[in-house]
Order: sequence, then structure tokens, then C-alpha cells
Amino acid sequence: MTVTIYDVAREAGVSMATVSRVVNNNPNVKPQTRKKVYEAIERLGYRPNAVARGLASKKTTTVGVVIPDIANVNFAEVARGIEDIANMYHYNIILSNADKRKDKEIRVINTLLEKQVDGLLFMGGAVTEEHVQAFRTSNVPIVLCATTDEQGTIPSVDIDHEAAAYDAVKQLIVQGHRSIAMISGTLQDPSNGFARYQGYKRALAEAGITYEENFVRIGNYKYESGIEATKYFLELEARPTAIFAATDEMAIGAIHCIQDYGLNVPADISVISVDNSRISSMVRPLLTTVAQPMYDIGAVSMRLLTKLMKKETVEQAKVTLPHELITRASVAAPKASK
Amino acid sequence: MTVTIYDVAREAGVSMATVSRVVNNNPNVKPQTRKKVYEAIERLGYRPNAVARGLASKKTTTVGVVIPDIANVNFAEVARGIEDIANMYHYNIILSNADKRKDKEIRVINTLLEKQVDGLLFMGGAVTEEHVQAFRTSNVPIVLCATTDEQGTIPSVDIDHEAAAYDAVKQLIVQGHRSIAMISGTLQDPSNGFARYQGYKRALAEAGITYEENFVRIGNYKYESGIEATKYFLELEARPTAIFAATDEMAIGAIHCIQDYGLNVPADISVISVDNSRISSMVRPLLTTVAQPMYDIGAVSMRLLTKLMKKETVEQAKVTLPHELITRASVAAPKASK
DNA sequence: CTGTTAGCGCGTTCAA
DNA sequence: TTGAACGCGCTAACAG
Repeated sequence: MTVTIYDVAREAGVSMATVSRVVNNNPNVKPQTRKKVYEAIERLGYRPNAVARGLASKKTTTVGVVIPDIANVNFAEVARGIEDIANMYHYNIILSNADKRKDKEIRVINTLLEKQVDGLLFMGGAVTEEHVQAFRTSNVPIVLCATTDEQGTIPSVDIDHEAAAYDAVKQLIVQGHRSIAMISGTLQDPSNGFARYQGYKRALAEAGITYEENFVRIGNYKYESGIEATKYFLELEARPTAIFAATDEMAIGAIHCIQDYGLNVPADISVISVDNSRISSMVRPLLTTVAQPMYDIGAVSMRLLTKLMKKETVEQAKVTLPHELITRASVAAPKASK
Repeated sequence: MTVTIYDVAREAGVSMATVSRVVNNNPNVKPQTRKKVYEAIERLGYRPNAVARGLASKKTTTVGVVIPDIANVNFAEVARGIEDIANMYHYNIILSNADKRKDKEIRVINTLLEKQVDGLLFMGGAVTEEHVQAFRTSNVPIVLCATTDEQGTIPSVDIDHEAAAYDAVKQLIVQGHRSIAMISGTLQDPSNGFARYQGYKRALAEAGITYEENFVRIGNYKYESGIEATKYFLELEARPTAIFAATDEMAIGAIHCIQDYGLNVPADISVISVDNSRISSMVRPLLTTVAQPMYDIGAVSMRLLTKLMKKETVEQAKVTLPHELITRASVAAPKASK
């Protein structure tokens, strides 16, 4: 049924070693023989079996990707960056959703390792000791993608979430705002959650603004939770003049909520966030936000992984990509403070 | 370095065949021996090599997924459906972007087949003779996902794009609209493009509305192209009273464009589309749209594929999932016609 | 430049 | 209930 390298060898009148050579572009083959082999391959419709090759060579040219949720636009963007570079270096990717759930993450890591991936790209929630343990059971290179471990011992590619949040809030402060609320992600999430919250606090502290419990609500990154949080703020006797949302979606929720209350963005309340996903340009007013280069995070981490897999020496095992404030139309100076 | 089944056998004092049996849950093993083997596995930290297993068993428990672009929310949603079900049946997925480009699609199909996937899920542009040819070079089951082939010979899961578009336009007509414009995708695209265009025309024809060239613009599914098309419509001496967009994004572009002209949606112009992606609820007014169950398309097609891979008999090899009109706030009756 | 020979790690008969 | 032996399809020395 299936035609093997052996059939090709017979058909071409050479040994299987020779066929293997031409298939793998080994230069040590006489052009004429090469031609004969190619013809035999063509005639028989031979297709190399990558599994057999993987067993013999101990390389599968596939990398495992652990992702929280491919249906999330940000991660999907990262995934695209990963796949593009993987493709460029002739790797395939096995993608597994783990929803930032530790048990699922560990399980997935193990099956990926069973499949003998040549490398692992990990995007997830916190990187715990258990994770590190799981990584250690194998010696395929790992790179953390859009996350970091506490000790910073594992190669990683991410942005500085704390600084990004800081920059966003700082922008509000520069415009003259002093009463700034935040819609945060869960503080359990080290990057999107906790770090951004820290950036918010640092910016306030630096400006001598006292932190207020009432001005921080925890959302779940989604649109609806942005609305919920904003409702809360609007019902406060002393409303904030600006809102910093940890994600674009929550920011847009905030904008719509404010508008639904008959108020104007940014005249009455300014809104800023971090992400710069496509939807930040799909809202009125256009959303001012700090850009997170998701595609690049994916691309750079995959590139880093290829180097690691080829055992090339890498100078920087922990790369922090730059973020950038994208000024659009959702931020303005507060109304004349009374 | 790596511990093999053989090491476990020695450690447990049994043969490798026995180890293989316990690892694969073969019942023909004395509980006591099973225990010994498990202990040895634990002690040595043995992890089965899926590549070797794949070579020996001719099954890899991985399926290939050809997708246009994982960064596209709709496809990402499908992918999530696929992965969830795949995971449920203990399959892994190799994901490859092909951007609806035939050459890339064919190339990707081939490398996936080289990797000995147990099945293939194909999402792409048109399914040409060349595609069918490529599929035939192997006998792993294929299912088309969110696409169909002309002859309908390959198993597939999709919605009826023509009918979905028809229903959307019909809704406009029922509300009293007679001058309805369409922002279409490229007519080269059989499902999202051509079929929806056909549905639009059928609804018009059925209502005795004459088709107007000026009322159809071709977009690229994206927000900006929705804006562009709508600008064109608004500059017409005889503006349409309603716009049907082939995708949510273009519809939102239309809404914003209309609003930027100082007009009101739906009072001045109604907007409807097909998709019901998350963003359709992230706009003011809320977008009325025909829901396309992307997640389900992925889930159902993967489920179908598992049946095919197990050589179970399937009654329905061509399934059409239902679509549904989601009435929100972007459609209203036209202003009193003069 | 080409062929021979071993494995790669595991599933799977077939006997025992 | 267990073990011995073979083979899956290919790469990688090693000879020649």
C-alpha cells in the first residue's frame, strides 16, 4: 500500500541510503543518480514518513505550543507570530489550549513531551515550581511566551507589563487627572493582572495621589466586566475623571457604559488601556492605548526557540519587547477642576 | 539518557511486551505484575515515546488542521471548537495557516500527510481539483470545515451561507426597506463571498426589487473596508436605507461611517450582517446579525473526523449547521418613504 | 560517490 | 498470563 524508501531504492536501482541522501539534499550524490532517484520518487508517488524519520533522527521538526485560549484575540495574534516563524524554519506546531489552569497545563506539557517535540513554547498563567519540574523531566528547550517565571531562570519573551500600565496611567496624570480609577484583571495573574495593577499604583504614588480602594475593580478582561466596573465608578459620589482599563475590551466596555449614562468620552471621563488590539480602532472615540506587540512576542519567542533547538548560543535569554503609547481620541484633560 | 520501555522491563523484572501491555491498559496482565511495572515506571520516570509508538502502530493520534488565519476571530473560534473535541478524544492538533492561498494549502496538506496525521481538517478557500488530488494521495479521512467542495463528495461541516445572507436581507425587506446595499467579500470566495452575494440577490429578486450595481461594493471582510464601502453609498445621490454587510466587522465599519456623517443608525440607515462574533455586542447600537456557530462548526467537524478515523459509519457526511437571526438594535423600519 | 549494517522505541503476533 | 522475535520506515555511521 504505502510506498517506502525501500521501494524507491529498488525502482531507481540504488540503495536506500542513496535515496535518503537525495531526499535530505545531501550534496554527496552524483547528479545523474539524483535524477534517477527523483524520477523513481515521482513515478511511485513516494512521500517520506516523518514519523520514521523522527524515530531514527530523534528530531520531529515540530514544537509544542501551550496557549491559554486560542479564541482570545491576543493569544491568537501571538500564535500567528509563532506559526509564521515556525513555518519559516520548517517547523510545525502542535497547539494545545490549557485555559491557564495548572493541572491542564502540566498534563499538556507531558503529552507534548511524549510526542517528542523539539521545543516547547509556553504561554500560561503563573509558572510554578510544578511547571519547572515538568520542564525538567525533559531536556528540550523551553521558552516562555508572554509570561515570565519569578526567578527569571527560563528563557522568555514578554513586555514589561508593569511599565506599560505605568505609562498609561502616567499619560492620564500628565493630562491633569488626579482621580483615576482602574479596571484590573485578577491579581492572581502575574502579568496581565498583578503587574499592571502595580504599574497603576506606582504611577499614582509617584504623582502623590493617594490610592483609593473604591477606584479599583477587578474584571475578567472581557467587555461586560468593563461595563460592570464602570457602572460602579459612575455611581460613586465622587466619580473618577479617568479610567485605566487593563485590556482594550474592558476599556471599550467602559466607554460604552459612560456613553450609556449620557456622558461623553473624553470630555467627561477619559479612558485608556493596554493592548492595542484591532478593536481599539473599532470604537468611537478611537481608543488611546499602550500597544503590546503580540505578534512580535510570538515571532521573537519562536525565533529564540529555534536558536535554542539548534544549540546556538543566545546572548539574551530574557527579552523584553518595547511597548508604546498610541494616542488616539479617548483621553483629554479633565474638565476645569473646581 | 532517555529511559525506554526496555529499561522499565529490566527494572520490573518482566519483558518489554508486558510493560507495553500495562502502558496500553491491556487487561491481560496480572494485577501484581501491573503494580510492579507501574512502580518501575514511577521510579525511572519513564515516559512513552509517541513517535516510536506511532511508527509501530501506524497511528499518531494527531490530526492536521489547515486554517486560513488563526488570528482571524472567526477561525480562531472554530479552532477552539476543534481542539476541545480533539482533546476530548485524546488527539492533538497540528495547526497550519495557509491564508487561503492554494499553493500554500497544497504544500501544507502534504507536510501534514508526511507527518502521518490520522486525519485532516481543512478550512480554506475554494476546494479545487488540485486539492482533491492532494487528498487522494493518502487515505486518511478528511473533513472540510467551514467550506464545501463543489461536487459535495468530501465530508464537510458548514452553514448555508446563501440562506444566511438571504435571511438577513429578508429581515430588512420585512421591515419595509427597498433600497438595500451590500458590502460583500470577494466573489472569488465561495462561501463567505459568493454565496452571501447570491443570497442577497435572491432576497431582492423575490421581493421584486431590482438589483443595482451601485449598491454593491466588494470589501475585504475588515472594518476599514466597511467604512470605505459605506462612504461610497453615502455619497450616492440616492442613498440606500439599509446596508447588509457580509461580516460583522464591515458592518461595524458601516455603522461608524454612518455616524461619522452625522446620521443615525438605525433611524436613518439600518445595518445588518452575518457572523455574530463577540464584537457585534461591542458597538452602539448593538448589531443585528445572523449568527454563525463557529465554535460548533469546529466541534462538529472534529467529532465527525473522529468517527471517520475510527471507521465508524456516518449517516451524514455533509452537515449543515443552522444559522439564526439575532435581533438587536441596528435595524429599524425606514423613515416614512416619500 | 555509494552500499551495508545497525539501531531508533515500541506494538504485535505467536508460542509457551 | 507472559516472553521472544520481528518489523514499522528511516537515519547514520562505517566501509569501500
